[in-house]
Amino acid sequence: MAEPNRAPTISDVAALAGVSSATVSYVLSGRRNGDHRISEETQHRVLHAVETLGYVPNQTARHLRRRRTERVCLALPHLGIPSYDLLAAQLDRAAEAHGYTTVIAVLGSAEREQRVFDQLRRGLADGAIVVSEHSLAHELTPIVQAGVALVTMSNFPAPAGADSVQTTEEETTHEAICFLTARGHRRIGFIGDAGMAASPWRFQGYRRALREQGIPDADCLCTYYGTASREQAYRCAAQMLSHSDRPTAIFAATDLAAISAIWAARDAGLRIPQDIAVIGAGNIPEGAITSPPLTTIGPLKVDYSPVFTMLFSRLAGEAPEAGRAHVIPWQLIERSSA
Amino acid sequence: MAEPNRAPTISDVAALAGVSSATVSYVLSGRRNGDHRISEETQHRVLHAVETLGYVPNQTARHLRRRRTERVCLALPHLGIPSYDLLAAQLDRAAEAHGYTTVIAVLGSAEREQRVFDQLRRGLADGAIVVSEHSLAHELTPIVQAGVALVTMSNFPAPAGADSVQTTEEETTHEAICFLTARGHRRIGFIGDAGMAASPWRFQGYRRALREQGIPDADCLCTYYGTASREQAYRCAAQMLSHSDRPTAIFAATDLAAISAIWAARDAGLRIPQDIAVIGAGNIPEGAITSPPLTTIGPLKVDYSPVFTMLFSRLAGEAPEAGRAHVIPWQLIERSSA
DNA sequence: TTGTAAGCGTTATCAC
DNA sequence: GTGATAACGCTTACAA
Repeated sequence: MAEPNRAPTISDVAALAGVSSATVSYVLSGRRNGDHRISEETQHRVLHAVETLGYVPNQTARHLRRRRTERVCLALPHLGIPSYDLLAAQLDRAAEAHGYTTVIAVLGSAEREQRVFDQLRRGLADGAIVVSEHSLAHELTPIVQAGVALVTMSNFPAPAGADSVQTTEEETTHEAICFLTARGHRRIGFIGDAGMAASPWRFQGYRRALREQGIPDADCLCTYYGTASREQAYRCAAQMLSHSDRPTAIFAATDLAAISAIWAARDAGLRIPQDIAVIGAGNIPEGAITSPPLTTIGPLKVDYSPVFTMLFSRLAGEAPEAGRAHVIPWQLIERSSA
Repeated sequence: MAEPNRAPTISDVAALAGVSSATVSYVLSGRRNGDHRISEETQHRVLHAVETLGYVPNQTARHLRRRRTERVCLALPHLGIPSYDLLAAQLDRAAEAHGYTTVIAVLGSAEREQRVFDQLRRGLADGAIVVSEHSLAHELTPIVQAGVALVTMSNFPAPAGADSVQTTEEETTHEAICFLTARGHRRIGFIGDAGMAASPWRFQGYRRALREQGIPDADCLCTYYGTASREQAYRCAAQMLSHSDRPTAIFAATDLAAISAIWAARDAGLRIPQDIAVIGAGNIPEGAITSPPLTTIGPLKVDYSPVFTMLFSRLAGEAPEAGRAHVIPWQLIERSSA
């Protein structure tokens, strides 16, 4: 007791063990190989001192000295998006395997986004995966210049020196809409995100398909926007379906919204897909248990390992100066809701 | 161009501006008050140098020197739980107001949990909110001892020196079950989390109520466990409802599971609440849009500010040595599903 | 096999 | 008003 009130440092350990701080450092970092073999006995003394003092190395000092934080950051637009939750879990595992810790930062609003980017530039982590659906090349450039290994998950171009992961979602949305028009649908609603956080490419694919089919350009009766939350999407869909000239099909920019639309339709006494066809996007597992099962677009199997490979190879300095790009193919996954 | 390849430091700025690094530091940290007034002209020179060099202060060095990271960490059992998403968003705002950055860490499995706690002990953040539903006092003690300001959100006891936020969920679950038995229900199912991540107290309240009513102790036909995912909970409920001696009411340990149960019931052609009553827990907004609206237990309005007050007052050194406790009262929120 | 000592990039305490 | 100059706690050549 009567502690000096301050956490013990490596010198305290060294003093107690009667060795130099270098020796303590060697013992603790397990430098048994190479030219630094510490005798068994010294090791014991050091370890004992560590134990009695309750010493735990100060990461900040280590990071300063080694000039790296051994952390990676996952920057997400929001929480509560199933695919990103999965991404986070997978990243955590991959990072661990590479000796990194994962932290998650929520971008949220524009200001918060700036704050997160600022942190990143100032050394919050050695590398980052930034998920976003608006153009960020400009904001991200300083981060790359600060030497942070960066991978963006976005169909917008990545800043120079960063890798990028893209999807074919624009094309696949187009395909999904054509699937609907081929079945005679002419009034096709679109439910997207108010902030377009998840939907710009999907909206574009939707519009392009309609235009190509000569269908009046996304008239306002057909296109509604809600936010990413289930409640809002539900209300959105319910309102859309209550109109006298309601659409015969709905394309929702996220599966969450599509599922909400299914409920709204069921609650309105509409049959799916006879009265209203629904297609979602993202291919989340939950789509398999809706009634009817959700037709959607998305990656067939969700495996983000190529993303991690990019990140960690870049962290290892094995990445080309110029950014690489990886494309995750999406496809129409036909179940019964359309 | 021809950059020295390494990020500019404060000395580079000082050199370019023809001042000392101390001056740069003063200018940058805006020490206009007290005894450190820097002349307008010097300020301009410094700022200009900062600009041309693209200097950004190294946080790690700052943290080492100031002996704090100016970060708080939110440790969550999983992602994808609506209430925690909200907690995260609120914390982010509160932290910003106090000059802290927020990082989120996912506890997940036992090993990952240990790794996160280790990081915390080694200085990942100055303070942390740890959300968990198993007993952690033992694992958290070293973190407190390392000087981290800690608030646990758990009905299990917090380690000495940490604050704790609890709920009345055990009692309120008890109340919910009594609500059901008062309406004549004798076969009441329970859908909980496989890992009991969210449900030990709720399960306990459920059991206690049954026992008190002299209802045969949670026989296995009535009690099923799934994980926190909607799909699993759906299957769980569907299976429970397919039995010939199916329950007449279901208490789900989370609203997510309760909502899945509602679907499962509807898909099975059962009327709610006539054929099967459903009560959830958590009071997530989505419960308002189910058909029928979900009867649930939970906090009436979700405002975590008392939690943040505890955290930041502790960070400011204004907290009592001994831990404080805050109780969030839960109540039965009667809608139409039971 | 172990010790010495020079940093890593800041901030803060003194002087001047 | 501004500048030297110690720390902060650790890692790692290089010596011994």
